[in-house]
Amino acid sequence: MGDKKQKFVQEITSMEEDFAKWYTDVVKKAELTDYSSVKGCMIIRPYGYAIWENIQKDLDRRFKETGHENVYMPMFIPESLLEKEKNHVEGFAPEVAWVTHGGDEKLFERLCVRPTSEVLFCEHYKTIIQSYRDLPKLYNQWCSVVRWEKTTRPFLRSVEFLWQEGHTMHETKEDALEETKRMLDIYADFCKEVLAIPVLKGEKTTKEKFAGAEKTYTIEAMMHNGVSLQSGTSHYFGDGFSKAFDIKFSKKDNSLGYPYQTSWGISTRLIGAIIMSHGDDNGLILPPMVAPIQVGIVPIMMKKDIVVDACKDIEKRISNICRVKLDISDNSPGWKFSQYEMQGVPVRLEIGPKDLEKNQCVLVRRDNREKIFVSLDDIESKILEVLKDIQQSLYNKAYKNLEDRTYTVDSWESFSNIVENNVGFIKSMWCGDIDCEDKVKNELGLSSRCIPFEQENISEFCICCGKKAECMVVWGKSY
RNA sequence: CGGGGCGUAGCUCAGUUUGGUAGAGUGCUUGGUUUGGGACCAAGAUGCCGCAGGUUCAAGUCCUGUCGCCCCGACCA
Repeated sequence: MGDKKQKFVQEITSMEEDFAKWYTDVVKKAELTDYSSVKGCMIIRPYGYAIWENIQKDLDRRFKETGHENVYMPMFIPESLLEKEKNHVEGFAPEVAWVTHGGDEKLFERLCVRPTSEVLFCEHYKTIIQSYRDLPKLYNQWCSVVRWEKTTRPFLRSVEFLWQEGHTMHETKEDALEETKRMLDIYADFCKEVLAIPVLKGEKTTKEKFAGAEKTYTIEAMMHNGVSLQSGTSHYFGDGFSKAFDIKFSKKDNSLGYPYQTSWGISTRLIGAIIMSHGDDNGLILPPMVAPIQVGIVPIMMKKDIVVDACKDIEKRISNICRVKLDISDNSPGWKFSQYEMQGVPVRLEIGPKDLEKNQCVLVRRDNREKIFVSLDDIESKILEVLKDIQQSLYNKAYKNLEDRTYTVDSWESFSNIVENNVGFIKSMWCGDIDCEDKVKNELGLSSRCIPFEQENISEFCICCGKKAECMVVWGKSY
């Protein structure tokens, strides 16, 4: 290579130039998804699905550790059932898909493809909850749901998407509220520990809350470009659905009561969050905890048996401690470097004849491209150490981005100045009035992300109308 | 659902202004040489020019419609 310039991955639009294009380029080049013949529906390819499986595995464990059981509900909801709770149906009706025919026959009642399953769970809970002894009911299901979105993007918004929805019923309001927060905490911990994504926890405003819910709690993550992404929600329903569905149970004192309900969910959107939190201009960067391949081994001079044998030996040794892939395909080493880089494989091992002479290999980190020589004797411990370090530094970097892009404003003027030049989380005081929320949306193009649990007293007055403030709210540009 | 852009080989695209035999790069197949940042040589295969109408002797190219994708808004996990 006479060229001094190293040729890294090409064909990915730089983030700086066009973040949206960068995102779709990465999704495509990393082989996470493909488009299908159905508008707005994506094919999740093996590498993308493997990330989802890792997310599922870890979260499912956390759900089970907190007493939840998995179930499966039908994917169809009769129209009459969907209509039982007024606010709920109003929220979802515009974006549901309808089944009108079975074979050639027109259905007596049309069925909607579930956009979410509250009503299905309620219908079932009505038959299985009679006594306080039947509570709590802590159910979860992994499934896909359909929402007829007008514009779609892989992982961030598709017509059909994979998710998990927890639906629980409790004896008291306090129990249900506790559950709602418990699950939000589980989501936040999961994002931090596994996805290396820091999140802001808070409550949605009335305008932004889930259709039919009394309270919606949310975790908001910040993407590399400062845009915020609602990454998980946990809803408290009170007894609204219970009453609408006439779910009653006998209390200890023999009086009748309505159980209190929650639901909570995360989706494949989290994969979008990973991409936009950690990725760079060379593609995906995966936190080791969710990476389908944690270590990729690239042999140099594959014709030499000694190299391939040594690689196989190392693959076998480290397969006990990490997810490893030895690539003995015909592609050139440079090609493999680029490929693994685009796909965000956290650690790459290069092993060639020169290394073997010295009983070493080259270990390359994806996150900072640092190359280190590692003795083959220490390979296991070094890999574990580096994987752990990458996980931590990705979190640190994302946390720094969140901090750097968080602003505090105490006047409309400073608010619009910040918005003009920056994208991020903007904290301000707010009176709680939806008119002010609308004004921020219309004039500055920002929506309220949440009312953070951790409140600060920036000033006494609403940023918008100047009346007495009720709380601190965080504004942002959303995906 | 509004505004803008784009549909031609697996992929990225030229060709459309001015209608006249379907192109390039890359990838793919075979053989050989290679291998420490997307290697090289040689020989191959690959197209209902998104789809449907229309104009014309003749349409990738002109006209009408339609579907899809991308971007920006409005709406949502």
